Amino acid sequence: MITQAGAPGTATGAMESQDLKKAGLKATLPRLKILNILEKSRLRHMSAEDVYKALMETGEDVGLATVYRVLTQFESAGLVRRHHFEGGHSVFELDHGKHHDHILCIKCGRVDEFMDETIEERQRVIARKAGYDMTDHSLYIYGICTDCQKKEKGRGR
Amino acid sequence: MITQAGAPGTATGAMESQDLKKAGLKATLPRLKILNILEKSRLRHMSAEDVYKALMETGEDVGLATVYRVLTQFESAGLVRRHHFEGGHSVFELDHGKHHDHILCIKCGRVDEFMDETIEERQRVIARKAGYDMTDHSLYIYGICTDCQKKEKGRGR
DNA sequence: ATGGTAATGAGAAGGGTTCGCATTGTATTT
DNA sequence: AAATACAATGCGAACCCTTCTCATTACCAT
Ligand SMILES: [Mn+2]
Ligand SMILES: [Mn+2]
Ligand SMILES: [Zn+2]
Ligand SMILES: [Zn+2]
Repeated sequence: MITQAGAPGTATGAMESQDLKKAGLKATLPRLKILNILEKSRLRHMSAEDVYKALMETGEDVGLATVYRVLTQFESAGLVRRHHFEGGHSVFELDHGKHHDHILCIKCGRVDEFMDETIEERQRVIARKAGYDMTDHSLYIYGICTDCQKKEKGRGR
Repeated sequence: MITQAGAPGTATGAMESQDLKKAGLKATLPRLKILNILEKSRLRHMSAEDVYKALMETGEDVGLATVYRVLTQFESAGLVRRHHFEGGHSVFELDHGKHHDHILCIKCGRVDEFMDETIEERQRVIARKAGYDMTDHSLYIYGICTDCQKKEKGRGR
């Protein structure tokens, strides 16, 4: 099967198309564009608004409602993970399969990732003891990153 | 100093008044009523809406905006802790000084508490390694509680 | 009891997210 | 390649929780 080379609206890569179909989703232009943003953007964790802005900047014309819908679909399909960072609004990242938790700077918003098997195991034990069938967990460590610590000292104090 | 016994608007206990002043807050009727709800309610963790409804049920007349304001003030004063349970909206509980984390049922909303020094320590280590000056952390374990597990089995499946 | 100032109540406004529906696009069948 | 059937999109309205605005009221030191 051959598609017109350079046909309008075929700007995004072709491989992603398969990813979407494998996930049981129709390979529509908005979905391809959003997937592309998530893959190419320098930010690993993006809010719907972030994705929307990135789309606008590249001249793409996708509605904000669609961004929300698609991200939720991606989540259901297991392509994306949703996090609730402080502040209430959702943040998304491509799901590469490796579970991890987050540590974030309350000054600049920087986000780092970590995985600690000791903590993971303790959580399982705690859930079992409490009689729960654990389905998920979320752990966020908040603090001030190295850079922001320096800045604080710089500004006297 | 003597106050009129049974004077209108003096229904709540008198001791709480001291707590508020110690916290640097004027002892107003709305604040006393809200503090009272938090102490007497069978729910340890309440949303602003929960508090507001409890107030209404006891015939008290406090605005929802005031509930939000007061809860935030209580938080700043260290009287109350705010949590962000799944779903985005804030939940409050009286701060009794002992730090703990939460494990909650995704079916019925039940909330249990726990504290694990191993996890606490690992977090400190992780933050240090990442170069962060840790200020806080939040850990939620999600799962299905004992009761809800039974119900699931009962309903076939 | 009086006055000065902080707190309250009611409703409007705000921010993030979801909905409703007419229009458009995709996958599939001729 | 053209037609078809139905899912997906875009837009604005609607939602929900929370905060803000501001006229009115209540606290508390005098
Ligand atoms: Mn991550
Ligand atoms: Mn608690
Ligand atoms: Zn920082
Ligand atoms: Zn339950």
